[in-house]
Amino acid sequence: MPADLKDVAALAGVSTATVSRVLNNPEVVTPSTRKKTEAAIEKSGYIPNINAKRLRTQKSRAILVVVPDIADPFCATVVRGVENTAADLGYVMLLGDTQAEARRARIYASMVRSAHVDGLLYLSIRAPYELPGADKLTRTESPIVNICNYTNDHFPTVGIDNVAAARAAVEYLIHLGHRRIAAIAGLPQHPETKLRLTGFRDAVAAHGIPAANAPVAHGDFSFESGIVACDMLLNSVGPRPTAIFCHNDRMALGAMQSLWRKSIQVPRDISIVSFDNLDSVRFSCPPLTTIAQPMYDIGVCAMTTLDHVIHGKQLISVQQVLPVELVVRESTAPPHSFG
Amino acid sequence: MPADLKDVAALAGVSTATVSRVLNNPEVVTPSTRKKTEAAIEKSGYIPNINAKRLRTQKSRAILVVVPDIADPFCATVVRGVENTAADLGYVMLLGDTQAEARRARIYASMVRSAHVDGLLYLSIRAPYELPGADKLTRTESPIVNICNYTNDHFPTVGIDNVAAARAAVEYLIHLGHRRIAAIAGLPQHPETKLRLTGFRDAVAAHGIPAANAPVAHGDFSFESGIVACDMLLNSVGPRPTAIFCHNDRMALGAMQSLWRKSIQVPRDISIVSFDNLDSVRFSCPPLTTIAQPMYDIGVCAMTTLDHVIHGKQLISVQQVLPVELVVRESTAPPHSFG
DNA sequence: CTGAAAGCGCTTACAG
DNA sequence: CTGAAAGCGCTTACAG
Repeated sequence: MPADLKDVAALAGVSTATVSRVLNNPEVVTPSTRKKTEAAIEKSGYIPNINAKRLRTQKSRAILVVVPDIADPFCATVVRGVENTAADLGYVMLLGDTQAEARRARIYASMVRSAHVDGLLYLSIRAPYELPGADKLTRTESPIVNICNYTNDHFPTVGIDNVAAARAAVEYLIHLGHRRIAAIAGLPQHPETKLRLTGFRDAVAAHGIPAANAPVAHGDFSFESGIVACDMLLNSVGPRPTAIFCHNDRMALGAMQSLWRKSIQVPRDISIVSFDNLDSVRFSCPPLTTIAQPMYDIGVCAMTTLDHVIHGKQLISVQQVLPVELVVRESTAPPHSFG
Repeated sequence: MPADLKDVAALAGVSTATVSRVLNNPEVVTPSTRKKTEAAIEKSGYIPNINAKRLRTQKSRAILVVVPDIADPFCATVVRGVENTAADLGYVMLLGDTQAEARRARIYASMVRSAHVDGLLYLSIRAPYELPGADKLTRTESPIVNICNYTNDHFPTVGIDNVAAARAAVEYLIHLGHRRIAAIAGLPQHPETKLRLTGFRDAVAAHGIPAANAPVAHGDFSFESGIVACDMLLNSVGPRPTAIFCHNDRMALGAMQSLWRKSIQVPRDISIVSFDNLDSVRFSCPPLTTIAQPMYDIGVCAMTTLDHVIHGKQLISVQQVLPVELVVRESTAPPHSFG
């Protein structure tokens, strides 16, 4: 049976109120009282009962982060940023993995209303775009921060500028000399797909490349779908593209494997530029050129924002846009006929 | 202000005790009372205050999993298994990422003693091998389950048989005809390294391969160290090995990139067999042959075991060994001179 | 089957 | 600066 406040108080010869003050507001108690109380705390091996504390203060000092799949490296890195920041801010982090099931997401959403957690971070990437039950949560009552997908203005969001990022990736290809650039896009209905496709088309149009020379194949963000989409692009009529812009790294890796099986060399025959900059992308042969999303920073920023919301601070902006970076590695080169 | 038990009781015209029973033990209350109480619960939008409940019952229904790095795919997949199982068993999962810092691990370890959580899962892979402060925790008092590293018999462990797994990987190479087999091992002091090296040497010795034909280079489990170790092996005197056994996938990927830069073909010139079966290993060119660790199942099993421990059930065995599988892909073939 | 009451372990006005 | 006391919102013997 661990010692409680009363035990410590008895041991120190003070009241429980004093012990509590020594623990939480040491500056208000006389040094001498403080000293003997601290000794008693130490001696008894006292550990506060967190549940009593929370019940009393009505604060949980816990936050919940809901992700579609913790085994996804993107999610995992964001979560790492959240966790590290949460720990620094004195929060404990609960993790809810929905496996993209709305039922599960709903369960987690309800936790924010049961004094279970002080706030919620919702990572909607490649998953249901809206937090189920969000309609029951009001922005002022429920501290919630959205990660990645800006869906409405109920809650603050932290993410990137997908249009500009995609445009930058494609413009890099164009500056290299490519004039036949295909895209392997994500699921058509997905917000990120639409945005990245807009950036792709903007860049292509701005440089006078006809739409016929900028074909698009859709995948579902998976490795396998990258293989299929790449094959499709290769088999279509007309001249082969000299470069492919992929909406995420997994599909890019799929495309590269497809090319490798056909002995089409990257970047000599086809250049590839991708999106995300997962850790594993340095490991491919050749290493991938890709748009680096600041995954860790997104987690940090989301947690910091949530802390602000929890404390009722005024937010400077509801949408926070973090910078991306084009990381040039070895999957891109000028087109062969030019090289 | 959300409704509390008292509000519901007033609304239903019953006592708070009855509302509590309807919530937790519906079968003990008369159907008619139950019905009107349920209506009141529904109408008021009542949500139980979890902290009060926990304080009262002295149970948190929460478990904590401590990992060295959530962004590591191995960790992330184990955590996914834990999370899914925890949710099914009615637990909420807290996640502690120690970033391999003992200080942080200590903080998390203390949580198990503060009624914060009902139990703790400690994943020690590639990190400090002992839970700091474990000496203060007794097996009977603190529900703790160790994942992967069997370090002592204070706490139950779930993991794999590293010796047998390594032996199987190397024997596969031998059966393919290889007689010069190198190893890229992990950090020398690491328990897993020692075990996998034992398996390697067992297999090699059992088939009469002289130690000189089975050189070992150590890395630190990272991609970069795999490159370095591979270069070292390639530069040593004597005939080049025809196959390499890597202690984990990341180092194998590093070795493969090193080979690719030198235009040494896998598996034609050198076969590679690895360990872990991370998701990304299907994406390499060629896809890697590797020992598949049941990462997800390890998480499931650990959580199930922890639940047993929490409920004071007798464990059948303190060490649970889960089966591994050799997944043959395209990085292995008979040695060239034989093929 | 149901209710009145105690109590889980804290924190924090309120007095002094 | 310190203590006595109330109360956070539940659950659960104990009576009836």
